[in-house]
Amino acid sequence: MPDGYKAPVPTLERLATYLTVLTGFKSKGVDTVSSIDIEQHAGVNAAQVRKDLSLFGGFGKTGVGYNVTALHEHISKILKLEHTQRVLLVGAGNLGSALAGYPALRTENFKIVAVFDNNPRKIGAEIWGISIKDIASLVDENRSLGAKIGIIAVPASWAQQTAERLVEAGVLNILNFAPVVLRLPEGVTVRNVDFVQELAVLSYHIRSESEPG
Amino acid sequence: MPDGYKAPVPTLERLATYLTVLTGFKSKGVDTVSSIDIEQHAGVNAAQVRKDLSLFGGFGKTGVGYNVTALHEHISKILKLEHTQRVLLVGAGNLGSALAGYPALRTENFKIVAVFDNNPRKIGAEIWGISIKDIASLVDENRSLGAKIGIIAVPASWAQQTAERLVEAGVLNILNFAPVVLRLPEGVTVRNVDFVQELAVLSYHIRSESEPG
DNA sequence: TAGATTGTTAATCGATTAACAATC
DNA sequence: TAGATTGTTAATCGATTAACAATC
Repeated sequence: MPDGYKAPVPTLERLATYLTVLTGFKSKGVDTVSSIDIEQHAGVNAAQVRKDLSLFGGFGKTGVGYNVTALHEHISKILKLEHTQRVLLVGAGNLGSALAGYPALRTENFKIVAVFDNNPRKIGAEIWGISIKDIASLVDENRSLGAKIGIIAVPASWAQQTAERLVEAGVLNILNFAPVVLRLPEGVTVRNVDFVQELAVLSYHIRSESEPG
Repeated sequence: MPDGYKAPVPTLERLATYLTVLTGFKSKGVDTVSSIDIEQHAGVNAAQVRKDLSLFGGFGKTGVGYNVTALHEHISKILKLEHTQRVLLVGAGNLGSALAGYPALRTENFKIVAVFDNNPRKIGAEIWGISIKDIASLVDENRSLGAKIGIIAVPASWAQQTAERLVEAGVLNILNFAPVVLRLPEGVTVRNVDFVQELAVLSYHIRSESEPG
């Protein structure tokens, strides 16, 4: 891994999946797995698994496989998840509230450290033990919080300015739930989650009754 | 488009984005757009836009561009969204409730026609005007509803059996929010949305203070 | 007509998979 | 040792981008 090396995004997505799968193996007390075991649980071709892992170093033992605990640790480090990762959440509506209370985040070492909204009736209230703050205070608040990841769960029409404020606060990694293409400076990483898009792709695949399997 | 032709998934994902963008153009009263206009709003290379669209037919006019309304209609038809698409939602927890009330679904012609849960304290209650039904009745209920798309918003440990029940009910297109790889028969289309995975990919991209832009 | 922009072909790029020597 | 499985190279596959003739 040379200095500025960035792994392919598909590889990173799979690494995250391997991590979840390894957490499962750990809790079952399994201590060694082969790439084929991972294939079975992660739904990823065994050759692909080995290729992905070998990009970051030889974590396995020829003829034996991978040590579950060690591999879990290695991947955690690659994804910078060996320590808790602080996250800002903007938008305390239905979706934002659901995300704030999503238990899997905590399990995988993410922690939502602040929730912001611009609705005066929400500011000051609490969700899941976190008090909702005014969006206007976001930049200021993050000076002490130092979060590097932000989630946008605001209406589409507010997403762009929310993103800009996050960037201003030094949050250069953004998970965007609004169906809008954000225009942000170089060096900002954005991942979009678009429910409508997902359903649309499924809709395309609907077969009429007469179609063969 | 030959009979059993299936477009590449990346193309379908982009088509859904074009649809959203075109809805925007329509509401602004724009009536013609070029592939470069779409590039600017959808964040997709203009050549890619033309390639995607030409897979389904020549919707544009050389030297002129694409008629907004006509293109919107064409894409709607391709994605089977020209009429309302019925959707079953399983899981009436925080995430499920947020999805049930998600306004963009309605805008883009999706309608959640039933919500299921296995918690006796929830069954019979209502969310967003839809009454929550027992999961045990899913197959039976869908005989009259005839939905072809289902959303899984249950805990990971319930996801597999939920998926199997959906398939039994003839719902072969599944949007899965549980961080589990579903094992289902051939011919079932699954799309996974994994918040933790998304955040993990972002986490990888975090730069340390000293790193150059 | 001159300018603009499509649809499509060809070139490039990148990701996935298969195969196998190395080796535990 | 014999069997298993890695790490890696080479082959395949597919997706993206550039370029341009056709043409409105």
